[in-house]
Amino acid sequence: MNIPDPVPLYDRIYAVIRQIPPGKVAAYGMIARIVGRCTPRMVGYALAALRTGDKGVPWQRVVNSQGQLSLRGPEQREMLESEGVAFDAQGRIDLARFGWSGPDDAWLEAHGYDVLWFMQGK
DNA sequence: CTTCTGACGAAAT
DNA sequence: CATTTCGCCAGAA
Repeated sequence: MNIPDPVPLYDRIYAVIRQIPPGKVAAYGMIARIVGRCTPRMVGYALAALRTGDKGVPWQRVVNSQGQLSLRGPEQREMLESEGVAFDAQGRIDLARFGWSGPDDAWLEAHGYDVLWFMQGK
């Protein structure tokens, strides 16, 4: 189970990204897993379709699975550093330290997710 | 209606 | 470590 269809996929993706707290980052694949019926690629598409500042989506907190930034690199890095996220010598983020662990139970419940289902991974 | 084109990721080779 | 393959949304032309 996950969010039912009246809500467009992109909006569901944005809703999840808005849950990432300042100072944390999440990988595309993780967003996709939380959203459900979604692939990492779709998350990239959704963000590409976004304009800076649109819908209050903190796009800078979405990085690839290796903790690296993509296209808007410099600007994104600056925004993250001002939130307290650190980069190593190779420009990567230590996901063990700054990786987001997912939305809290209250949010999942409020959006119609089965928390147990989410914890189990699928 | 069709075609094109993007902020990705995991597994196989 | 480098490449390839597939997954299959949404807006513009």
